Amino acid sequence: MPELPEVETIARGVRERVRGDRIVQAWFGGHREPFKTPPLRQAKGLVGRIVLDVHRTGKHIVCELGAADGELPAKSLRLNTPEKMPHAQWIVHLGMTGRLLVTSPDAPLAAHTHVRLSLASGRELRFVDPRRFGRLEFRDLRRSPGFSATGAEPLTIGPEAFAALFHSRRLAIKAALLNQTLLAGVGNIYADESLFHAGIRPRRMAGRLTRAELERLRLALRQVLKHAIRLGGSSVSDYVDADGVRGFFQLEHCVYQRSGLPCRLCQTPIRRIVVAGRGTHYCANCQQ
DNA sequence: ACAGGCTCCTGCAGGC
DNA sequence: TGCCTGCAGGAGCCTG
Repeated sequence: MPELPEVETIARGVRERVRGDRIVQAWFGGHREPFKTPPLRQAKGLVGRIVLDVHRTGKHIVCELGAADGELPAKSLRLNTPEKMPHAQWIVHLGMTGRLLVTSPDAPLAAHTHVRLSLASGRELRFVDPRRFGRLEFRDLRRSPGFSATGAEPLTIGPEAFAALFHSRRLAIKAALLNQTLLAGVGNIYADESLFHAGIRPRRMAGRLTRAELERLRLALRQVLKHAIRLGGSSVSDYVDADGVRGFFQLEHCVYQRSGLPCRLCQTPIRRIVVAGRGTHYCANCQQ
């Protein structure tokens, strides 16, 4: 499932391939899901716009779009700047099984392809999502504010702010890590992996963790996420990057989906429990 | 404020 | 071999 490192990898790949390109045609499949904005409104909003940038916020991929043809007031044309100003955003959340691919137009169409955007370069940007847990949203920045995740960025948050997130919270630390309004981008894999590297049991009450433990967790989380980004993410289920290439971080997982296998540090069999409704993996010896 | 349950959806694994 | 069942899970919602 795509979490922060996977979404970051995809956003980088898509940016590399479509930045500066123009959307000339949009096709949306018939399903009502997985659209947050009605498909027709998205298609109408997207066509004619230039992709100025693509970046990640939490688990969301944000495409910054320039003005569409004929949308510019004559005055701003003379200033020669409006093309550089984002006028709209296309926000993609991949859910569990979503994929955003840059392909040639004649590449075989994957099952469950919900969106095809034809680009002026001849390429296509495709959104594929078998389980349809993904969400697509179009924002006209003249009418609504730009997208921002509710939670903090785990890669840049400092010690004070990180500790404050969990202060006096009476829920399992694992559940708190998954809460996107606290931290944006952490999902099941990296919650389990960072708790392992910090030596903290997933069921520990968030508000009862010591300052030292929280700092270990912050650093472990940051290290795990950065390492996973370097390796192109974790390919569990059917995750691939914008070119359809798998990541390699799944080979470095210490606990996630390793229940029954020996801990890489102490050989104790990894345990699997359920916390906040999610499969949770930990080493009973290394995590106290 | 938080837990727990349910919903969405499909692919896959296990049982028989 | 093939069918059936159950499970996985991000996020949003509802109820307790």
